[in-house]
Amino acid sequence: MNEKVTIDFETLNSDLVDVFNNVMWIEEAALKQSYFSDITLKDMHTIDAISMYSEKSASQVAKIIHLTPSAMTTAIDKLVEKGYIERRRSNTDRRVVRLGLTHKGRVVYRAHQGFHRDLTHNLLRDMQPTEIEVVQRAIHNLVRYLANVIKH
Amino acid sequence: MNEKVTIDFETLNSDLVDVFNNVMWIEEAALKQSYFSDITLKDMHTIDAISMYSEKSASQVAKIIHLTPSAMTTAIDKLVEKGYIERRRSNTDRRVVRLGLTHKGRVVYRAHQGFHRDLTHNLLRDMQPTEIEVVQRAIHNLVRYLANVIKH
DNA sequence: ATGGTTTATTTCGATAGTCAAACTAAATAT
DNA sequence: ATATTTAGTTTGACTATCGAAATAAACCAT
Repeated sequence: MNEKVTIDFETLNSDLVDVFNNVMWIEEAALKQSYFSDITLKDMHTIDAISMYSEKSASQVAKIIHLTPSAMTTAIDKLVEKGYIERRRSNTDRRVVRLGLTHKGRVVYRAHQGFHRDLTHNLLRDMQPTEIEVVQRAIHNLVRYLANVIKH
Repeated sequence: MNEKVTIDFETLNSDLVDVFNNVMWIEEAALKQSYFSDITLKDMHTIDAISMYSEKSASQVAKIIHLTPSAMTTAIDKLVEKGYIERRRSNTDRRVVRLGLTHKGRVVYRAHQGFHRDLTHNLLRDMQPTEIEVVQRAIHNLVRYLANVIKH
């Protein structure tokens, strides 16, 4: 005898809306309560885009987080002043600014990664290996769909 | 013989991060290209919080979208001026402002719901009923986890 | 009923984030 | 050499947000 399977699109939809509407805010609030209360979630995303070992240029980072170059400049100024990131002029092309995380920057970066890992762990709570595979497939569907939306 | 099931936590995690980082921005960009280019995503969330049949007060809406009362007032001003929402003073308590969507407001509200429905449909692309049930469970895990984080 | 307190919203002043346009400096092409 | 392109910065205007003070209505205890 089969278990009854309830498919409730509306519930799932509203759960999903709920997650999207709340994640950002929770992330922001968590940050404010933490040891790193001097940066906003947007700052965090800048740090995240620079990431650990990359040495990306200012304009590359700007593109990733969808900021204009001018806004990027002031965002960098602020994070440099607070000691999270470093500006290094490239040796090979002295127009470009290479960005790197300071020690402090690497610490928040890892903390933030921890937050996301918690999210993933909780998404998978009480799931069997085969079920985990299903969830992975679903999320990856979403990634591809969004990637598709981006290129018109 | 079993299919090999690959469990790759890191891939799922980075997919999830990808989704969170991009959804908001895509939503914002979609709005800007649409017929309703005169409102931002935050405005959209205000409209969403007011929603169809509720008649919520200004402070209730402020709480939902995590805005201070003063910021709420100016947000409402703007949306009233643009013709998306209406201010109605309550009859039973003349201090409270009841908010409602205008016709135009209801139109964007439905369009926005459509966006979220597309997201949900794409999350579930090519899923069997039993698999859909798994995805529902996973997302609901996340909702509960986030709800839990909110209350400390 | 009246005075004091609480509640809901608004107004005001200050601050921060954003963009577009103009600008500087460096690299590349003609 | 000179012009063009590219990377980043500066500037000025605009918008969103907050906190504090103001307003106004409702509630409550006498």
